[in-house]
Amino acid sequence: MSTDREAPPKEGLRERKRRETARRIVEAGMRLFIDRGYEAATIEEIAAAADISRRTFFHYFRSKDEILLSMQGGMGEELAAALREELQDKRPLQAMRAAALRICGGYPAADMIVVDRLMRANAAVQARKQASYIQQEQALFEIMRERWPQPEHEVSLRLAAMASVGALRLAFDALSREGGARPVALLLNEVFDALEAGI
Amino acid sequence: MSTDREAPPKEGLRERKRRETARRIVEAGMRLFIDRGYEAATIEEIAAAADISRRTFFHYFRSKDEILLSMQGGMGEELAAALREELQDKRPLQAMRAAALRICGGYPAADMIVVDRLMRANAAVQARKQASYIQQEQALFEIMRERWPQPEHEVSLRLAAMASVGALRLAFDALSREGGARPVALLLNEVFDALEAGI
DNA sequence: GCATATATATGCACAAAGTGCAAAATTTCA
DNA sequence: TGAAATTTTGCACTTTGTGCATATATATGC
Repeated sequence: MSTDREAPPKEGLRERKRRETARRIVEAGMRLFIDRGYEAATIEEIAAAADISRRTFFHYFRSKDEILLSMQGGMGEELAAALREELQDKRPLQAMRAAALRICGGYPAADMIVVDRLMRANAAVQARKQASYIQQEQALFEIMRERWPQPEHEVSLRLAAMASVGALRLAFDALSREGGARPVALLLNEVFDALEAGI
Repeated sequence: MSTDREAPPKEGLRERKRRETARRIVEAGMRLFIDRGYEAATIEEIAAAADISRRTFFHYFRSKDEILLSMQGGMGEELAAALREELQDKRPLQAMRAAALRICGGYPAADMIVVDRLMRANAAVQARKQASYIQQEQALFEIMRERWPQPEHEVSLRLAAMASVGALRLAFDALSREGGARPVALLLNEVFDALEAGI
C-alpha cells in the first residue's frame, strides 16, 4: 500500500472548508476595515461579504477584534519556532535577532503597517495588541528556559525576553511611524545593535 | 479676612458632587463585581446601586472596564510623580525601586489581589491591564529622559524603563499568585535585587 | 434675590455585539 | 444508503454604547 508512514494529513473536506471560510472572513474583514474603518464595519457586513450568516461568524471568531489579532497570532507562533531553532547555537539576544530577521521576511511591511494603523483606531484592539506583546514575552522566556533550565539563569533569561520583545516593539513602532521608509530588517538590526551596546 | 494665600482650591459644589458620584460608582461596581462576577454585573445594576441612571453612568466612565482600570490608573500617576523625585539623587533602577516601595504602602495588598483576580476573569480587561503596563513603561521612560536628555542615554533609559516595569509586573504577579503570603515590599526588593544581580 | 448661562442628569430610541437554542444542511464513515 | 457527527442558520434575547432632546441643578453677574 502506498506509504502509511507518519500520521496521514487526513485533510478532509470539512477541515478544508473550515479553513477556507476562516480565510474568507479575515479577507472580507480586512477589506472592510480598510475601506470604511474598523468601528464602522459591522459583523453583519463582514459576514455578508464572506458569504456566511452573522451567527456563523461567531463560530469562527469570538469577536470582531479577533480578526485583527489572528494576523499577529500566526507571527507569534512562527517567531517562537524560529527562536527554538536559533537557540541551538546562539546566545539569547543573538538568537532572537536571527529569529526575528528570519520570519519578518514572510510578512510584507505594507501589511504590517496597515494592521498597525487599524489597531490604533480602537482602544480595545490596541490594548489586546499590546497585551499580546506581554504574552509573547512569556512564551519566549519559556522557550529560552527549555535551553537553559538552571534556576540561576532565570532572571537573566527573563531580562533577555523582556529586552527582545521590547526590541521588536521598538522596531515595529519605528516601521509604522516611518510608514515603511526603511525595511524591517534594517530597523531590527538597528534596535538590536543599540540594545547590545547598551548592556 | 481668613487667609486667601495660595490659589484657593475653588472646590465648588459641582466638582465635589462629581467626585462623590464617581466614588459611588466605583464602590458599587467593585461590590457587584466581587459578589456576582465581572461579566454578570450589568451597568444597569451598577448604576442603580450608585443611585444614578444608566445613561449617567456613561458620563463618568466610557465602559464597564474603566471602573477596574481607574484603580490602576491612580497608582500609575503616583508612581510617575514618585519616580521624578527619586531621580534627583538616584540612578534609574534605584529610583524606580524606591518609588515603587514608597507608593505601594498606600495600596493594601488585599485590594490589589482582588482587582487582579477580577481582571483575570475577562480577556478584554486583562488585555487593557497589560496594555497599561506598556503605557506605564513609556511614561516612566519619558520621566527618566527629563533627567538625562542626552541622546546617548536613550537606549539605556529605555532598557531601564522596560526592566523596571518588568520588575513591577513580576512582583505583582507573585503577589497575586501567592495570594498575599508575603508583603509587596519584600517581593519588590527581591525582584529588583535579582534584576540588579543579573545585569 | 433673580435672571441667565453653564454644566449635569435623565429618558427614549436605536444600532451593534454577543449568546442560547433548536432546526436545517452538510460531511463522514460504516 | 443510512445513521452519526459536525456545521450552518434563523430567531429571540440581553447587554453595551451613543445621539439627541429635555429637565434639573449649580454658578455667576447684577
